[in-house]
Amino acid sequence: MDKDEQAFLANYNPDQYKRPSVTADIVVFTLDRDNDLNILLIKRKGHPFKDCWAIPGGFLEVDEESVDETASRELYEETGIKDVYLKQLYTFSNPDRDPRTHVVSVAYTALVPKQQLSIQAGDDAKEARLFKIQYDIEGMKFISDDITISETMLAFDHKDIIRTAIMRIRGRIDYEPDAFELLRDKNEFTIYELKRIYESIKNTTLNTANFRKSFIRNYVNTGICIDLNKKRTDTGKRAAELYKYNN
Amino acid sequence: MDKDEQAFLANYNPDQYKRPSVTADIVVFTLDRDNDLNILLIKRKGHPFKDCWAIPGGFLEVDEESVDETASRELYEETGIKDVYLKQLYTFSNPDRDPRTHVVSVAYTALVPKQQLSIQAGDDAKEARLFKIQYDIEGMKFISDDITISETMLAFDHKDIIRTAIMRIRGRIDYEPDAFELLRDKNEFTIYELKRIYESIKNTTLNTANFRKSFIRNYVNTGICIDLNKKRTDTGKRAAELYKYNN
DNA sequence: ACAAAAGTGTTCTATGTACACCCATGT
DNA sequence: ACATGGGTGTACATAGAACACTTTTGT
Repeated sequence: MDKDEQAFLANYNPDQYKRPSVTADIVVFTLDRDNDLNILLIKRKGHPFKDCWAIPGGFLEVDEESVDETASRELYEETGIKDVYLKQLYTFSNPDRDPRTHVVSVAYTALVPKQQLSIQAGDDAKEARLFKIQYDIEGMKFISDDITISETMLAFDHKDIIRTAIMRIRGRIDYEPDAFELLRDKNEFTIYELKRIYESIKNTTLNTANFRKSFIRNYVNTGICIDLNKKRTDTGKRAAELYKYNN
Repeated sequence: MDKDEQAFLANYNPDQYKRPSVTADIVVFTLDRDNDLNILLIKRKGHPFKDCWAIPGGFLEVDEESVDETASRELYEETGIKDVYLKQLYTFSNPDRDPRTHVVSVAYTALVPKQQLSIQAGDDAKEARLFKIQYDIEGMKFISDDITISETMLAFDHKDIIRTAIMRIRGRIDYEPDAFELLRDKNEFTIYELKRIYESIKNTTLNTANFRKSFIRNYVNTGICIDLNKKRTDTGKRAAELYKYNN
């Protein structure tokens, strides 16, 4: 670096231009006992959209972290979830998406097995809870035992973020190994446990024989998954062969 | 909105938290006369990385525009290119990717037919120029008539952005209609013009019979492309059937 | 006559889908 | 015995890759 550039940097005043805020917002997907696709929403403790439901997220700590790091940190702070599979989804940046100021939101998708989810409301959340996702032609609805939330009730533009996330995960499931991230245990699972995950995400039922065949072809024969030559015997049904997802 | 929230917003001070700068940076791809994949680079007029080559881009105008709009605006201001197919690529946000301050960069990919490219250096660029992309195991090189740029010579983390863009366009080409955006004229093209685009992006040669078959199946039979029942006769070779990309 | 671009046909294999059927286990 | 989850085999249509061959045009 030459002297000229050093001088420039020493004199650089970042406040000469207005700057936006930047947040990471996370769409957390999991499957419930019925193997239905669920999403994690939090009830906002503070303004704006106080008491509204929203996806977890928060502000980038400038000079300290990348937005990827913001995503894992905020997810942990707001919900107690850590060590999860986070993927950048899309960046939302309409000037009026947040009433406070111009907030650029980098959205992430997280896939978490239910067992790994010990949800607890954190700093900025009154409550964190899982909702079944119901999507009909009219729009999305988010359903838990005693609350049903329509997409228009969500804070900010979070309905757009969630819709983008659902479309993305559906589009990716057939050619990316996302499904494995939703398994109870990636290192010991049966073909039918995996099949149920595909079915929930694609919202259809799949043929067992065909699913099995393509799993063997695409994952076992390629070494991506390994046959453990062990069976799951505790299910009360016929013992099922166990496989391991190999990184 | 209730009174409480109105009061909150009236008192909201966005400067209570440090904020990052946000830029849009654009990887512009086109094909040259040899049908090789080219990228547009600009020579930076100002600090930092003065006189280094970089991809075009610039700062978000806070409260005025989305980052998508920043991308089209900056592309026009720096290179004179407008009305192009811009797709959000990925958001880069390492705190130290810019020596001035924490700059979050939302990267975009643009696919532009060469004919539509009347490149001229603009405000922040000394020069704007197309480079052939050469990628071997060692890394990428960018080659024009009298300059060869190695990836390490690029400003900021632009080599990462470009590498991500190349991987993305290659991954997408087989199942997204990106290739059409590089045609001289989407409303009048021959199968072999389209084939050449696929070949450049995938960096291989394709079989004519097979390409034709899958084009007919996937695009003509589905109505995505329409057979114009007209021929291109001015090529000096056997006249070729013309097709139109339908939306 | 030949090269180059445009277009056709045939063959083999891999993949996707449908479906019929067998095995193991708890109630 | 039978329902349920786990597992196998057969059959057909479609998609992809390989390759041989014809037609049109300018030089």
